[in-house]
Amino acid sequence: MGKEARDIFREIGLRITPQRLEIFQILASMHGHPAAEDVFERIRQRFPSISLDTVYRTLSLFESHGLIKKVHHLANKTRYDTNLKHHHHFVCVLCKKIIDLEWDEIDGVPMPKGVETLGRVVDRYVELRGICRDCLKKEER
Amino acid sequence: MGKEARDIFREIGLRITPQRLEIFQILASMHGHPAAEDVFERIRQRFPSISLDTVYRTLSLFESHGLIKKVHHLANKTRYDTNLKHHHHFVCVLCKKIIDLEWDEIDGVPMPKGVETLGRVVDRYVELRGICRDCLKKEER
DNA sequence: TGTATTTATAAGAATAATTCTTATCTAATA
DNA sequence: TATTAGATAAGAATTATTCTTATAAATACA
Repeated sequence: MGKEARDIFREIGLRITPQRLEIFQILASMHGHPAAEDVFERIRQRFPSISLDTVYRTLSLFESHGLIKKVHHLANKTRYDTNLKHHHHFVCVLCKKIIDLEWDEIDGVPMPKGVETLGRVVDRYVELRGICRDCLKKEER
Repeated sequence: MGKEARDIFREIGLRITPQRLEIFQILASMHGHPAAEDVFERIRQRFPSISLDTVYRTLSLFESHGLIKKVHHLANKTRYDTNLKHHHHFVCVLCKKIIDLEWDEIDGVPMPKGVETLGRVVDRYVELRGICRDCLKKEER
């Protein structure tokens, strides 16, 4: 376990620090899509003097090396939609532009089996993520 | 136009103020899923002394009456995922719990026609939104 | 139509999430 | 083991959002 994390870090070329090893372990043991604060609460039990900033930095580091992923994509600010009809979105991962999308075919797909054991579904939302036309143009240089 | 907003406000029982009318107009004219700050930049051209707080309050008010919708759902903090396989999510709109979901049928649906005019799609993500088992239980009272 | 009551607004303080700055410390490695 | 590049802790700074309070404006209604 500790061994495994060490090897992963070494392969990627990351320095092996006790903080990083512990955060890695915590992430592996913690199901449920934690926020930085959740990880911080857990790790300070062992490293009482660790700073929240180290947790943030480490999570960013792990993310930039593909060890974890953010659940969202969009910058952390609320965006509003004036289109009240049911619809989906194309989101540009670079400029965060959001474009409305209608997609009947996907709305027609039956619910996955067993979903009722999770809870009551109220809405289905689909996001196509990619690079928008404008950003593609900018990348051509 | 101005007439329309007035009637909508009156029906809902909202006080009619110049700030609210203007924000409503701006939202109607502004495509592209603005953030509060974007609306603020626009409205202060006409109401230079308006406060950002008024914009936030008005957007919340409109949202609570179903005149606009937030593009996201989740509280505004970053959540991390340790599951690196392609998957989707069930998200509880009350407690913000996130549950992983595999859904091959939905992954098989062909892209909507004309999507290439929007940009290059890199990923497809589906979110089922609803009320989780735990929250359903809590609501039974 | 003027006046009382209720509610909204502006201004700026407060809060929450996240990032930055800097001085100190530590892991890699020569 | 000493050097050095990079990591950490502490706390300040930033950004998005909400709260507090005194003033002002909308609505109800006399």
